[in-house]
Amino acid sequence: MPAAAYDIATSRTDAAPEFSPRQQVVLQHALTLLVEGGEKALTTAGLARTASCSKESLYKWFGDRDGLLAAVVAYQASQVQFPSETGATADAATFRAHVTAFVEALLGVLFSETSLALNRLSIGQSNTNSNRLGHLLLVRGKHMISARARTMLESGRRHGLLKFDDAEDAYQVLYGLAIRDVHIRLLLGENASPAEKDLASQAETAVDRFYRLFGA
Amino acid sequence: MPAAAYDIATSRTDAAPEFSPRQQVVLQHALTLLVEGGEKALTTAGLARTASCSKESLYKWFGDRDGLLAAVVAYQASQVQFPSETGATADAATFRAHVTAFVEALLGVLFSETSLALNRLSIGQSNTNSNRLGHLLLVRGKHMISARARTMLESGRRHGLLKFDDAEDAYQVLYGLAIRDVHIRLLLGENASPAEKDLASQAETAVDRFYRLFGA
DNA sequence: CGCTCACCGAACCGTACCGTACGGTTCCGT
DNA sequence: ACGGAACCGTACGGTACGGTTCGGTGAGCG
Repeated sequence: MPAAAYDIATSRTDAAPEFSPRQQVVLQHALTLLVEGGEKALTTAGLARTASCSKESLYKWFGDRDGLLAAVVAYQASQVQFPSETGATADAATFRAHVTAFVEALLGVLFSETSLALNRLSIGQSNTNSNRLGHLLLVRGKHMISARARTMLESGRRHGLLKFDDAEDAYQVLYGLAIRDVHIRLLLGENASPAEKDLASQAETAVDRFYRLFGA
Repeated sequence: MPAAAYDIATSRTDAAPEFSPRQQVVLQHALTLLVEGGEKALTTAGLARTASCSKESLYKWFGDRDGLLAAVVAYQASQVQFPSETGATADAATFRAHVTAFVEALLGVLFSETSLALNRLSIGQSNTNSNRLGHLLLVRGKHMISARARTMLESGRRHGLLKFDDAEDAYQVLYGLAIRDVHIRLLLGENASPAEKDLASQAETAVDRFYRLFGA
């Protein structure tokens, strides 16, 4: 019973390194396998072969296969970074531009192949083993983004640029206007249309509609 | 090479029976297993035991395991029915009520455990075997609903109740306003909040916002 | 030099499950 | 009553994969 198994309970979201460089290389290989062929393609033997490491090391580092999957999710979540929002509420125009940039970044993340692969993985396992992966993805991914967005929107409200009662509700509307059903369609394997690949204009129109609903 | 394997290419969407009563019972059992324990819980031996049939019959009817999964998706898709829309544009109020009812029905379907289980199944398999299930779910499920919604919205536009350029675009906004990120969160295993379970009021506010964007 | 430690590569085991085969049974048409 | 078709229950082969164990190797260090 190795103690190195990746555990949600003892992992802090602000832990910086969390994985050694060697382990990060292996996790990157795992991510590549996952993006290419889905969960079935990520076998311990296959990963050991691809990453030129031994299965023994995999089990030493991650405990078991579930620990490996959780580590992949945590690793990728730690890689995602959103632009800073310093001085974003200088005036109405820059704030709106900042909101648009946030939405575009959100679209870029959610529609990326790596994010889609990890979402597929977590969803596929969401009703098997007490739902570790889905929970991990939500806590380390969606909830972080949601919190970030709420503070941004509330900042806009404080400066009299937006008007709403519940920041969470407003964020969800912004999310819905931007994502629509594209996310689920991509998850199901459909290819994005050319218009849907133009993230900038997609974000633009979403923010435009958002302001028509929540603009002050 | 049995000829009874379920095949997408030869299946028509308007085929009424498509499965014998006995097969439908078996498929219902398969659906129950899927809802309870995910894809892992749906084994041929387990289904044969649960449904009191022989594995030989399963393979005779559905060809192989993939054919069985495809049949489950097709079966459930055929079960979903939306309310009729006869005389829905009599006046502004009834049309709006009809749109609200449509949204509520949409929420009811998408948030049901069976729909979630099938979406999880299709998504989990979306990058393995040429993506049969995801494609099937999209064609038999989402695209049908989308077409239905578009005709409804265009009917409203013809009667001067709505204003938009692209019906597909308008429908996607309506979808986004209603679903937001609840669907993906449920797929990931999070439980719906009490407010999110109140489908009627959720539909109400979504339609309200939709009218503020596209109302004539 | 010799010790330790981390690691690699490979062989191995147990298990789970798909797909098939076969004997026995029920049901239906003639 | 009879024959065949459909079906049930079960047992079995083949395979893929998770997890374990073991011998070998090279780097760092006293």
